[in-house]
Amino acid sequence: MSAKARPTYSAIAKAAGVSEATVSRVLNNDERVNPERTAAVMKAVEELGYRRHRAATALASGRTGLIAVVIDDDLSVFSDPFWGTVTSGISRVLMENHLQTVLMVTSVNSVDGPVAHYLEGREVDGAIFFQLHKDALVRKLAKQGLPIVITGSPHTDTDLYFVDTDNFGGGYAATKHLMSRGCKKVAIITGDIETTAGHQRLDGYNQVYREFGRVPNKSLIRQGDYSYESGQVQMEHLLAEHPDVDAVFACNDLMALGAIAAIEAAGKSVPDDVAVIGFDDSVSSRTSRPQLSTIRQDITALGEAAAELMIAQLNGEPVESRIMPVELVLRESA
Amino acid sequence: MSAKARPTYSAIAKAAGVSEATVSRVLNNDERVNPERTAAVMKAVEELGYRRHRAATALASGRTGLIAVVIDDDLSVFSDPFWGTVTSGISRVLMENHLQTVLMVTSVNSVDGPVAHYLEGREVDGAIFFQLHKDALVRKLAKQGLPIVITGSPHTDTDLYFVDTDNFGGGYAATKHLMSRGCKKVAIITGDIETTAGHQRLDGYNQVYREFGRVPNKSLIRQGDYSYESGQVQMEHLLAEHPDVDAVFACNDLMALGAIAAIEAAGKSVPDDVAVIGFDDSVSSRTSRPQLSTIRQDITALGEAAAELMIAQLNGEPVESRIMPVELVLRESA
DNA sequence: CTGAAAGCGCTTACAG
DNA sequence: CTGAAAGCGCTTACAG
Repeated sequence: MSAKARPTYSAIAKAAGVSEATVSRVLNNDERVNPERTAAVMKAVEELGYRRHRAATALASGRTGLIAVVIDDDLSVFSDPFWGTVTSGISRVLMENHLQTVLMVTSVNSVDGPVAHYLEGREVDGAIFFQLHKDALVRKLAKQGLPIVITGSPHTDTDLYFVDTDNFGGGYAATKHLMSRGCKKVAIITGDIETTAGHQRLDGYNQVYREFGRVPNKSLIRQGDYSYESGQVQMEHLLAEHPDVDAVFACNDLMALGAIAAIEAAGKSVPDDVAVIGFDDSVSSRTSRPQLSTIRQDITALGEAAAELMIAQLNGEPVESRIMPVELVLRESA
Repeated sequence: MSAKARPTYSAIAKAAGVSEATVSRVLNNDERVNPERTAAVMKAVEELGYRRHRAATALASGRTGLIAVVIDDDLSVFSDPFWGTVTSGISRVLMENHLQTVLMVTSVNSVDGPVAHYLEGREVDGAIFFQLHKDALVRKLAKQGLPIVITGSPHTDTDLYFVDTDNFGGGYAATKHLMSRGCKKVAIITGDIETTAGHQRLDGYNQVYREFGRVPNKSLIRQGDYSYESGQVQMEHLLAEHPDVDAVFACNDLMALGAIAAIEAAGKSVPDDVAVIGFDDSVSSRTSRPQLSTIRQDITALGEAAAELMIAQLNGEPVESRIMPVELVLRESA
């Protein structure tokens, strides 16, 4: 009940009859310490309810125990549960490894903004970035020796470590299913094909055509921007140009829902006249009518993998970028 | 280009011709320092590209510059964009005030778990909690003097500071609209009424009945659990018991969508036979057909307010809990 | 395997 | 208004 000051090494050293250096060694798992002394220290730690003072450790050792998760303002953080899910996966794994997650939601474009300063100031032991539009800052930091992991794929060929969803595989699986169920004219509504993810989903689509010995008509490939409205608009264009289009792979669920609205507005039915597949397995895909067939990714696992890559780097272990598998979820729309 | 060691007070003191104590005073905005010396220090700071070492500051001052945002695992973090949005609002305001956000996603139930230890260890300057099921831990921490803000309402009467959505006002506005448009038999599908938010929305509903000089039939009040399925099931019950029910206020959008599915499955139409209003203004509310009328809250503003309350506490300024306004958004379903 | 000692980079009474 | 000095609580060569 009494509010005594928290114990420091000094108190433990005294209680255990050893030096502070030995206390430090025990607490940092230095193997060389005599077992009996180790036991004595552990006992004192237990009895006194000792807790490490992170700032002191950080100052003396140079390690902060903090990992930054940097999220670009531009991402649709405000309506997309994706990043929250990834972040919770990251946070969980980091915590298990006694690391804390420092969240930075800002504009990451600047190589010289507050985020850059913060990260260059070594206030964290590493940084996990989310899908980037530009990677100048990341390269700069990596060059300075800051351990980095990217969630999503880097733009250019690079030796940066990353974890990403199998976007190609998702595009492939969706398109393959549509072709296999007998659709002859399969269109695609892409997302932002400037991003790696957007591009790779399109590549998967093209690959299926290739395997069927066909080449998709260019006007079957429409570019959207991941919004409901763009799905709707692009689908209207498709129906106008190709009255016989019988399937569409929309590169996210929101566009797929927009496409369905356009198809039904045109007096056609899903999936009988036009089959539709989305991407994300969002909540809406389950609540829409017809329920949406879609590509599911394990988003939590993506975050966990990102954290694992970071921890491996910190430990100097071998690190390898990872592509996380996706799964085709068939519901009513295809 | 050369990788010189980062400058410390020592270098600045030398360059500016003052003591390290003076450097510290200038950097901490101590007003007593002679203007010329202040200028000299600022110049040296600028030229040398000085950046504060947070761990050293933390060790010497006791302030870490870190604020924890603690999110209970139990919250449906994995599908609800709500908390991500709140968090980004918090993070933005904290950053502007040179504070960093430490994210902790864990089970918060235990008064003695890792989170408790971390927060008791004073590794952060304050903690912002999200809607809690139990608040024993929070009370304990507050008693120890840790600045605390709760996002959502505390369970019991208390002097804890909090920010919350006007849940009562939202329930009131939704129900009032339904009554005013002529509906005679307005039902409600509640969320978890163990939580303050769930309870307050129901209170708003009851208040409207009261103002109309009526008392709602108890069987018009059905308890859901915020899931699509529960909305569907409870609506089926309502339609069975009350074939003439002509409106329903569902306490979130997901349940509202479930209710609409049940209404249409019963061969009735929305809003002509049964009007429906949800709560959240989620993405689904715009993409559903009919589009959902709902209660919108400014979630980002909620997060910003939470951060502001925290900052006021840290600065020793007067603090007052806040209720954030909501807005009725009318679309097609009511 | 272990301890004494210096040091990490700041802050803050204290004395002037 | 300012400086010298002690101190925050750890870690880590160094010497033994």
